[in-house]
Amino acid sequence: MPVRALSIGDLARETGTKVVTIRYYEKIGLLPEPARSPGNYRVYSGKTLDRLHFIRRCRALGFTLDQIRTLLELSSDAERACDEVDRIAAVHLAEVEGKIADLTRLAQELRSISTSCQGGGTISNCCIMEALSPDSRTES
Amino acid sequence: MPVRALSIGDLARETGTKVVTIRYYEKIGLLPEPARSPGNYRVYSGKTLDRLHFIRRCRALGFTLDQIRTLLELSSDAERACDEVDRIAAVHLAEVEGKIADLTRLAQELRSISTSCQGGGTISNCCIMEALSPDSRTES
DNA sequence: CATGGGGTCTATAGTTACTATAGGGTCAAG
DNA sequence: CTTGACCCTATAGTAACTATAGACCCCATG
Repeated sequence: MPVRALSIGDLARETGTKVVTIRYYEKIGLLPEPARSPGNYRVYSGKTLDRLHFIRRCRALGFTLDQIRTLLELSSDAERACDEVDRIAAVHLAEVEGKIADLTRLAQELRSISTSCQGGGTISNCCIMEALSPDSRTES
Repeated sequence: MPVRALSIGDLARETGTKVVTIRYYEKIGLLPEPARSPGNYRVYSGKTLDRLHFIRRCRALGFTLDQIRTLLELSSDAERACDEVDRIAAVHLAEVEGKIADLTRLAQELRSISTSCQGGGTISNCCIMEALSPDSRTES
């Protein structure tokens, strides 16, 4: 069975990635330089499609391109222990949980600021502006 | 009472901002160009200190520099209705809540991926790698 | 055969909010 | 008079793209 020949547009459509992004991934070495058609168009195989699918899935889960690069390197060595994969996932999960905690605190504070100001005033007596101005000393 | 003369380092210390960041804020027009000392050092007043305090507090709450720019413009007009301040804060809160929801979903998925893979294996049978590969068709 | 539209090519610059670096000047203390 | 802390400008780098310009390729229709 012949290998499917895919254009960059095909890859883009099938993975929901923009064409420019695919070229960007190539430039930074996440995707291999593909073969070219007579007219100098990029021609991809199903393998590259899979690789791109993997990258996009990881991105959707919030992994950085650097983490993905490492995961891809690891994935090429089937015999290697998967400790490091575990570790990368765990570190990432911890980061995500940290961000959630930060944002939750922040939303709390924003809510308390917002609800204190119920409409209709002017800037000079706006509770939000006041809340945003950190204890400005009233003397000059 | 004479206006306090502050160096850029003073501002940095009092607001927990890096010196380079203060210069950056000046370059993009968030802070005014200050007076200069005979030796060409920046000399600030307490007013600029307050302004920087405001900026940093907003940044800590996750407002973008563009939002902060708008808030600062609004704040100079004491008579203006504070509707737009309300709106900016509300939009920002909604964004933060959206991010929390996204990250929460993401953490959920990462946790379910991680716990499925309990140590010891190799890449070839690593559940995490499997979970990250989006339904790769098993035929080539 | 010409032309029009859609896809593709390269290369460069812009985005956000900074951070880092190089290479130098200023100032007060010892 | 030299040392060290502070300050100056200007440029480039960071993450992960996005946007733009100006050109080429390919296919179908008139």
